[in-house]
Amino acid sequence: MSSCCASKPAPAVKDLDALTSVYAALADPTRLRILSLLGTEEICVCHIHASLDVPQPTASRHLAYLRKSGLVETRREGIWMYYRLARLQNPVVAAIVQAALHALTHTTIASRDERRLQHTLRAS
Amino acid sequence: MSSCCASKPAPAVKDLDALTSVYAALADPTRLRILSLLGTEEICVCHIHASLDVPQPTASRHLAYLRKSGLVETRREGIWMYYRLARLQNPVVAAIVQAALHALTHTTIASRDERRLQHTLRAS
DNA sequence: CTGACATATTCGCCTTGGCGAATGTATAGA
DNA sequence: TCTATACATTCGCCAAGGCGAATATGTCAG
Repeated sequence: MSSCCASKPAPAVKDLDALTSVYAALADPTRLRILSLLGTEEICVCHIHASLDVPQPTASRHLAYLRKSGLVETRREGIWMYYRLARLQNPVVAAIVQAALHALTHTTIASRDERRLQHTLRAS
Repeated sequence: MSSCCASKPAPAVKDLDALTSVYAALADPTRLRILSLLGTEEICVCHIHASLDVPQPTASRHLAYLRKSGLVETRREGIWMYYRLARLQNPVVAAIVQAALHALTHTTIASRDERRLQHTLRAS
């Protein structure tokens, strides 16, 4: 894996609870699909809920959860709210998210979502 | 990360739900601590609940959860039930667990658990 | 200000799963 | 068989969190 232990002081996850919350955030299929989409690029809510084919409030709720858990960040642009993966300061947590994104590339649902997203983007 | 995509046919996680259950299994502090202990070696229940300082039924319940989720396997030896990390056939899931184990080495609680385990093992 | 569109939040309802306490089961030794 | 030890399960209680439906907020254009 990554060689983050060589000379750095202590990337330390302060708390076990910090780790636990990350995994709780990843323990939902809708959130995993969202993260998979965001792995590629910044996206606004409407494209997310269209690509996943879930109701808008559902997408919004899960995005809020991911935001509170620190895994995504937002940027407002007029009417639209853009979500992107957070740049994680902690390399240990970053590795966990990377492993998740990698795993998601092996699922058929995530591929389908990505295809629908590209279709939507081209149509706009 | 690992180069599992080069020439292999399709390590594919059949379902998004399979991934989700793995993360659900990891989304509990007690289970993370158990996995961390098991990362080193096969251990029996009594040593686990002693090292973690949790009630025996609690350890047993979480071990059952981990077992149902496929992350650990067991071996009976007389009175004792030994738990160990499962040898995961799916490299993608294995990478997820590896990332978790790596993250756990950066927590103070896991270190303390490991120290208590070694102390217990020496005392026997 | 009003309407239209994008996003967020709230409200019941329901399921999962955590915990402590008690109890059940299995194995081995006397 | 009786007992001790190791482990597993059940029960009642409670909090987190998922969902759909409805509603609120925010932003802009006219």
